[in-house]
Amino acid sequence: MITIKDIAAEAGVSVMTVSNVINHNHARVSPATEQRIRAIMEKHNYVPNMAARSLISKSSHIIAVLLPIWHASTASMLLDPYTGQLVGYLEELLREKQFYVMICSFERVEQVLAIQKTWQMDGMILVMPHEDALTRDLIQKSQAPLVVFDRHYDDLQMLSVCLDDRKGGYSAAKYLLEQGHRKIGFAAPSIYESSVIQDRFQGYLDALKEYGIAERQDWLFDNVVHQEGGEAVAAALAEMKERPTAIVATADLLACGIVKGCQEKGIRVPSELSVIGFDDSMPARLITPELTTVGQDIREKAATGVRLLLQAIEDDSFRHEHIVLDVKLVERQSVQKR
Amino acid sequence: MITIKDIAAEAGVSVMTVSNVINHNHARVSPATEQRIRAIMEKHNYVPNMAARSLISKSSHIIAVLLPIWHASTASMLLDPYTGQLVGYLEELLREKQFYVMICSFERVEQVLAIQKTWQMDGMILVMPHEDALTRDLIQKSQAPLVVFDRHYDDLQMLSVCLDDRKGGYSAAKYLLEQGHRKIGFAAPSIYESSVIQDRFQGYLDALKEYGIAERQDWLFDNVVHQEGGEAVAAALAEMKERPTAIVATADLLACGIVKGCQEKGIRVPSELSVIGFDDSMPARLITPELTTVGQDIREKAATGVRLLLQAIEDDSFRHEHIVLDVKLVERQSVQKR
DNA sequence: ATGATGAAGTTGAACGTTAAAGGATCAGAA
DNA sequence: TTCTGATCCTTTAACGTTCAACTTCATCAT
Repeated sequence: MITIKDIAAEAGVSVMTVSNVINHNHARVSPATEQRIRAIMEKHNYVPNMAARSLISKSSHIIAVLLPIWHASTASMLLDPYTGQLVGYLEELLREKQFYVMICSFERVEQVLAIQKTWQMDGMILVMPHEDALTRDLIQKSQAPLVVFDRHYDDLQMLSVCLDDRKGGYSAAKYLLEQGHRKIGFAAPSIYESSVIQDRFQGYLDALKEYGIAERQDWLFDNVVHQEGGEAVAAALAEMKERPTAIVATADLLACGIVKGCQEKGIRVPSELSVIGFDDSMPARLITPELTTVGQDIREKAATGVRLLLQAIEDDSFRHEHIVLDVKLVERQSVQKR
Repeated sequence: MITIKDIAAEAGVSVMTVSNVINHNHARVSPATEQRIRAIMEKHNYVPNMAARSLISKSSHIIAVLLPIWHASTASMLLDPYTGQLVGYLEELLREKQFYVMICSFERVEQVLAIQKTWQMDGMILVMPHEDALTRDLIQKSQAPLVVFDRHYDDLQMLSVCLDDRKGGYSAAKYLLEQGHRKIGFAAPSIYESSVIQDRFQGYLDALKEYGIAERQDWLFDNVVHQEGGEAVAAALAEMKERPTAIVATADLLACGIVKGCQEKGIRVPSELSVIGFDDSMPARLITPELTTVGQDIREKAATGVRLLLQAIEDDSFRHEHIVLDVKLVERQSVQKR
């Protein structure tokens, strides 16, 4: 293995001078020397040893992307198209900034803290948080800067990137109302646990209220996740005496499951049931009819998260910022006028 | 920050004794001392510093998951459901074995080699390889053990986990033939570049030959990727005077694109066109009709790859193994008898 | 001539861990 | 008694890099 010492020896300078070249301390080394050293480094394909670097600098340039293990589903969250896409963008953007990305699935906060400490992580990003208690605990105990996607707690100092979920829920329901629907259901993984879902639900209620429509408990589908959850919703709908004419689902995959389940049960979409999803991720354009959905710009979301994280890494006092990104209804074919 | 020194001081032993406890050198430390030290480590939530460890041991316990950047598509390969699922499983399995997973998108081999060297990676895993030249180069130049998924070169020493692709192509076509189809097309990203696709194509040809059917060039769709590629195929089909009655696609997403495109162009699936996909990944069950596809067990694939990699890390002489996993046709609704 | 300033380097210690070899203690055999 | 071997622990040096402090030498104003 070729080290900074070898480079220094060949260039006839001290290791410190080489180190200064590596770290772009232009003030400390003359252009001529720098040229010479760079040439030698290139010749030997020299790259600095990150272990030695992080040992002394106490920072590894590693960012952990934290993937909570959802007990509802057996597979990794990376299977989820939204998550996969988000993580892909994060990696891409962080690499540009010379950071390395470690993916870490976890169940307990202590695991995360141990990994953070053992690697001296520069920062962490939490995607797809599930349990509030766990997430809050993590936010409070994390030593390194932590950016949380899709969740925010007013009473905590935290860096978060969310959507305007209330508006999202509102515009979904409002759109259906404008299309003449008056019987509108709502399907979500856990209405009363996550603030994101609560906000979307609240937005949905806002719209109903605006039209003077009362909430119908039997058209609220709680604890439904992924495609299977959607299919379960469809099965329940098929059994109902009085069905809603439209339904808002808080995730595309869930919405697709509803569409799929309905098609199997002989409920026609959109003529008998209109469906709106959330995210505008890959599945939305995959099915027929294409899914009308509350869209978000995942790349912008990733970029915003990275921006917050890098700022927090640079500036110790930057530990509190709540970014709300806009959503936009994407009209496709899963909704029909009434 | 609490270090091994602090633990040693509190326990009244030398750092080496603590190190031996950490590394389970039971022979070198008495049970009583070990107990005492463990208790102190626990109390302080001590975790060893990986930078210091890998600096001296020349191994970081990091595995790189390499994600080539496909120029055909703008987004990260993690968006692809098969890739996301595979990477999710890999992370899960490697974590169990106390390895850390770094994801690295890359365009050039040198980038990979630099990252490998700078972190002293213990091993690497290449998923979704695209260009043969690049992949071959990587295999030959990699210093650390490298496991390659879905690609194999007979003339190279390499660790690979593939499917029985020829059988896959064969069973897809054979199944269609058995259902009475005689006009069968084939769609793939690049028939003549990747060995995987070549094998699937060969299997397809084998089946045709068995039935004495000649290959029809105009029913071969090359350079079609993802959903958009499939839609392009459908568009081309719509323009044809004489259409095939069935088509084999080398990826689910591609197949779904064909189904979707056909539905838009008014070609009914499966009655006018039967479609078979590959992988049995998430999209297959998402669309209506559900996709008949050549299925693989992604979890088993991940586990096999991890097994090879760990064996290669343990045993320097283990650098050549080609595992072929079986495939199984999953009958769903996108194929109809003729 | 003197001293101040700054540019371009050097030196030595430190980061937290492990490998290799060495030392103390003691039981049991010669 | 002395030697042997085992058990348990310690010492020293190293891994590759950076930080802080120091040196050297040339320039330039006084």
